[in-house]
Amino acid sequence: METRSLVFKALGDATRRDILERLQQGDLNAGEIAAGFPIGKASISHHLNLLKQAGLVRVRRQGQQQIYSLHTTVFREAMQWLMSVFQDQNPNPAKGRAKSSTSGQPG
Amino acid sequence: METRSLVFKALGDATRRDILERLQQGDLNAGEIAAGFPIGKASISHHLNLLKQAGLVRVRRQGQQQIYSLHTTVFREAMQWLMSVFQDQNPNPAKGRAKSSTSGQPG
DNA sequence: TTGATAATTCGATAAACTTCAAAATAAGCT
DNA sequence: AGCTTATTTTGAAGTTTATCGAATTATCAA
Repeated sequence: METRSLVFKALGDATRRDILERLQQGDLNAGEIAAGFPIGKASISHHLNLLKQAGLVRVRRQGQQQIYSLHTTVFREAMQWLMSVFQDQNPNPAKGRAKSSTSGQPG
Repeated sequence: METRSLVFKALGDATRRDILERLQQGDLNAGEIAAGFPIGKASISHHLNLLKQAGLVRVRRQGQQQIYSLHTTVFREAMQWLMSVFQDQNPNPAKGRAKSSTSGQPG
């Protein structure tokens, strides 16, 4: 699947977002991450794999442990897409008009 | 489900992202949206419903037509969460360090 | 009311997702 | 080699998702 779908899908799960938030505080190994959740290690490993596939985290081995850290490249790409789609959109637009309005803002 | 999960899940599908991109060009009714995709109207209606539930689009009726437009409120919220998680993350970090270092940044 | 058009909802199906327990892999220790 | 710890992979169950065609709802025009 395309990276962009993988990224947003990964972000669509509360457990995975929690994992990212914890990694924001500092790198953690798989066991430390799993310890913070009520679900099993196997499930966490699965979530970590999805985050990795999406490019949102990186892993490096340190002895017996896999150390996870945030990675920002695809995140930036996703942000840019969001900006491009929602740019120039007025959060409180005039109602009752359809199609593109030719009248601009009062200036 | 929480809004944030709904938003990212909604964005995790390529068809729905395409719909948002088209709406960026200007408001469209359901038929116009469906006409641009190889899948059926029922499926598009389903996708539009998810986008609506997520708060990414709004609908208004105009005669027999339902007119969809982008809505930015939850989008901004999602952006802020992304920023908060990925802030201060170096896209090209030093390697080989684990755990949270007790030594802070110089300053 | 009847007929036409626009869009959604319903019922079904196949694929994908989340989770678990158990088995397998990897690294370190003796 | 054997034993322990850390993590992933596998196989299965239950849930959610994407899609379709058919039926339904809503609006407009006579």
